[in-house]
Amino acid sequence: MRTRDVNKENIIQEKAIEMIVKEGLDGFSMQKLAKAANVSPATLYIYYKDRDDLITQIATTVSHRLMETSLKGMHPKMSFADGLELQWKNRMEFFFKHPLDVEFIEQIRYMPTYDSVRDSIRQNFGDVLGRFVHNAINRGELQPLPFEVYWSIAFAPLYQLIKFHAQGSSPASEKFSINDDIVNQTLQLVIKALKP
Amino acid sequence: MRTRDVNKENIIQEKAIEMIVKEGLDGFSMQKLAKAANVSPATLYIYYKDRDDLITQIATTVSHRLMETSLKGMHPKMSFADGLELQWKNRMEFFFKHPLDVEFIEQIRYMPTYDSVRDSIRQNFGDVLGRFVHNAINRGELQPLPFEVYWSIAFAPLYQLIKFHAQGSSPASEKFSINDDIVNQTLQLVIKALKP
DNA sequence: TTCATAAATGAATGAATATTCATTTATATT
DNA sequence: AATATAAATGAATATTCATTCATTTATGAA
Repeated sequence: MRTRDVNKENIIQEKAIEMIVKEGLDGFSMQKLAKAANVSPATLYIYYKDRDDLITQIATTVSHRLMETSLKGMHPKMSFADGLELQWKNRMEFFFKHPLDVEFIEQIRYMPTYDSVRDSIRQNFGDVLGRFVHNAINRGELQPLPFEVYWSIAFAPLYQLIKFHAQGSSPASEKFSINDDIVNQTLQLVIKALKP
Repeated sequence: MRTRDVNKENIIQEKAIEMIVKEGLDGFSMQKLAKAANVSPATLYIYYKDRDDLITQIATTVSHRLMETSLKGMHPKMSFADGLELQWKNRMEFFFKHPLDVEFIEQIRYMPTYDSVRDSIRQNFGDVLGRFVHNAINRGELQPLPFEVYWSIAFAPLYQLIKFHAQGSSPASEKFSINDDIVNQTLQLVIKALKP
């Protein structure tokens, strides 16, 4: 039998992300994607059940890549400050290497479509993070907090920084630059906030 | 001459927000909106130049309403803790009164479409907030921080809490409840982080 | 080389899309 | 009451959309 062209699959993913970041999910269509990827529209339906499945599958793939990078070098027994800093650093590294991927995720993160992606992340990576937090609390390095409070303080600021950066292209707004200083300064404030 | 039906304009806005929250910008169309608002599609083009203008205009209106509520009772000379708490409370009040409006804004907040809305907010409300922050720094109640760092710590956590709440309907995920306790606890951590 | 099979295609379908336009309707002014 | 004017309309247009299908193509196994 004829073999699947792996390269073709990658191009489809890449172009889809590019298009969605540039024009939004709104202006994204299967035919435009097919043209951009030099592929017949019908080919897309070999790889993906339908439009929705295409978006969900790509989002899941990218999210998993992001989470894997984010947890690189993490041990559940690390000190809280070290572990949080490592996660921030890892996420920033991913962001600088794959800015489009991150913008793509941020774009669909608040849509109904993303629900299943979130569940998949929780299933695959929830354990390590849960143990890390648990240990930090036991050692008195982290306040015991409801999950929502913890996450809102620990990661929402990082994502806000990333968004500032992504919005830097707006014409009338001043440009924001995310550099290591900005990120570190914010991280230190976050660690300070979470210390018991 | 025939007078414009103000009620009609409100219904159009309301239905548009409802539809976009429920189906996303993606599944939103002028014809569906016209039907939902009991109006001819052509009527929409009396009020709005085109689809994009409709979305931008409604987003601007809602954002301004949110900002006005958020600044209710604010004096630039307030203590930082009081001022920040007031803004959080005001925003939460708006959120509980108009949850759809907030979800609508969150939905388009990260799209290219929103750039002009952001600029309009800055033009109309940037001054009061700027003076408030300036005074707080002068009195030593707030660290002098780059704007990105300040905003990431001061407000990103609140918006994350709101998003958690909005996502509570996801079937496989646990439900999150935002109550006053959660919000207050987070706010106290934020104030602690920002204190010199 | 032959065969079986999944990959890949291009063209086609019907539904839905944004927008326009000639016409009608309501009202404020005269 | 008559008029002028902007609001409001419904039908129409051309375009774009997601998806399908009969057909062709490439390749691993025989």
